[in-house]
Amino acid sequence: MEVDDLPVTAPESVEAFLARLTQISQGLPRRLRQCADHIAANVDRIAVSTVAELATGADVPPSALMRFCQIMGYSGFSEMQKMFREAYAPGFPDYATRLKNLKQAGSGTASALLAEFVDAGRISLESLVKSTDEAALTTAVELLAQADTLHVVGLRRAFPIASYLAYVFEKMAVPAMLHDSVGKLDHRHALRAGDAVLAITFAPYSEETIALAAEAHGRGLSVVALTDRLTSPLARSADAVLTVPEVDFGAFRSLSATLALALTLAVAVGARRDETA
Amino acid sequence: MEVDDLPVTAPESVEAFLARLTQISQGLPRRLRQCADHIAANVDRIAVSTVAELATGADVPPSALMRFCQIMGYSGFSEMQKMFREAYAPGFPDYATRLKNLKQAGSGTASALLAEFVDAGRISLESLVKSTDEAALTTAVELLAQADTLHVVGLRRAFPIASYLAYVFEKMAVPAMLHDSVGKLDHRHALRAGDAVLAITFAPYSEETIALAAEAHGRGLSVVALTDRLTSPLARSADAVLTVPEVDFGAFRSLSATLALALTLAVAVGARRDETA
DNA sequence: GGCGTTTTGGAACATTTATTCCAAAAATCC
DNA sequence: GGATTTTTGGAATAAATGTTCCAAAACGCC
Repeated sequence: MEVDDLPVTAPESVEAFLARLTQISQGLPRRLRQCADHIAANVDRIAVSTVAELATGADVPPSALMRFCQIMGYSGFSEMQKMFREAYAPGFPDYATRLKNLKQAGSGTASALLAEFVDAGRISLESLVKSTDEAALTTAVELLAQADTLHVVGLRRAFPIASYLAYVFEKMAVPAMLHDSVGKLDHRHALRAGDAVLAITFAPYSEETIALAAEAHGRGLSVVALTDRLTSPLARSADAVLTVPEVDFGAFRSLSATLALALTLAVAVGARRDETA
Repeated sequence: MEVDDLPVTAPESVEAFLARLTQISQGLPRRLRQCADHIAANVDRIAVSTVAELATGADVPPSALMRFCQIMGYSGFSEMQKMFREAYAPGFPDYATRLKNLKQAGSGTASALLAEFVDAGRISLESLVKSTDEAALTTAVELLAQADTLHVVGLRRAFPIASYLAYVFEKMAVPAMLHDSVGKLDHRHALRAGDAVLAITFAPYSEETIALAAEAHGRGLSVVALTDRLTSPLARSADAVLTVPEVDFGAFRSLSATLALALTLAVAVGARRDETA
């Protein structure tokens, strides 16, 4: 069989790959057919396998598999694998590019800026949907629903979230207290047995929030953390950690995803409390 | 840092991995912390990345990443990657599929709620771009950029927006004052000639906000309104009216679009002030 | 500010993995 | 059944990737 039977361009998507696979699969000699079959049955493992592994699985020598890749239109296995690795790529973590876009837009009109922020928000929301830890979310709802008074704490950039949560809890008649640092007052003595803390902070993490969470944790209260990464210092003292993959531009974080998650939490807690009341 | 701080057994599941990650992540030196953060934020890419790629992403040399793997309890990167490759479930489905799955999780569950809020947010963002009055936005930026001190007022559900604006203005060194009603104090005497008011309110409109806007307007200050409809009572005393078509889900609005518009306004004003300074 | 300790970067090295090539085997055709 | 073409396997080679190690820098502690 000639490698260049057709004017070949390498498939650039999983769909195109599959299409070409079915197109060529009849009329293939024995060993190559074995490759095709095994690959077809294990498309989702291509990204994480080596030539040797796939070849063994297909019960052919590595060289046969190489030939197969070439027949598919790629220069070799590496090129083919690259396509699969990129195809499963998550939507956004192209941090650098986005930042550049925003900077360029910053010098433009307000409308251009708006478009950027809207886009950042949309991407954050999509990525939130893809990455939410459902188990952690359920645990968090459960913990907060069982508690007496909820203590919501979040300062600086997290304060808008905290204040919205306080507002929503109030609307739903869930006893909640918003901890701010007005007058540098410290409200930690307000924590009582049976209460729970909902702490929100993002890098650079604010001391006060972490301290309050730690205090509560030390005293045996439930602590739910809403933060940006699992490695956040908040994770230390939390019984449930919810992370939000927000696209972050220094001070200019869109907060869309964070708000959506916070709101979900609040409403779910409210509903859960009604059920069990 | 010693590699064998603890009697280490290499995590054999993604959960165990994440648990250990949070356990060790504080008290890590700078480079290793960078590794931890980047890894935590890209867990789903470990299976399909090389040491070099991950190291570049974390902005550390490859050797630092190797050390990180060892601290996590593995003999090296290969062993760690092996675990992820075995656990590899072919990437999350795309956004649309995942969203559908979440919704089907059953109404009432937190996941289903999340899907709804995300959806509401996305729709709001989309319609924001379509419906924004560019002229009004430009005027608003102009007015706020020329003013001395900015007075940001927004209560109840608008308060999160107002507080975030105050935060962003502060970060950009734009003189701004957040009007809350702590202690029922009224700050209207803080308004001085040359200042401008940025008032935010949604139905049901809050008296205080409208009153402050009216007062400012009466005294000849510029007033920018961020509200839900052109017929809002705020419109009467405003020199520029920005409206946000936010979609509600249940009784609560996601605020995504409102935040995006607010952020745009703030950043545009900050940039404009720098230019003309 | 010197001294021991920890952390870091990168070059050298080792290992794994991909790829090529060609002679042997099988298939096809006359 | 022999000549010609296609297919195959594996050994040899090339490329890439992972890993170690050590000197230099940074840090923390008297």
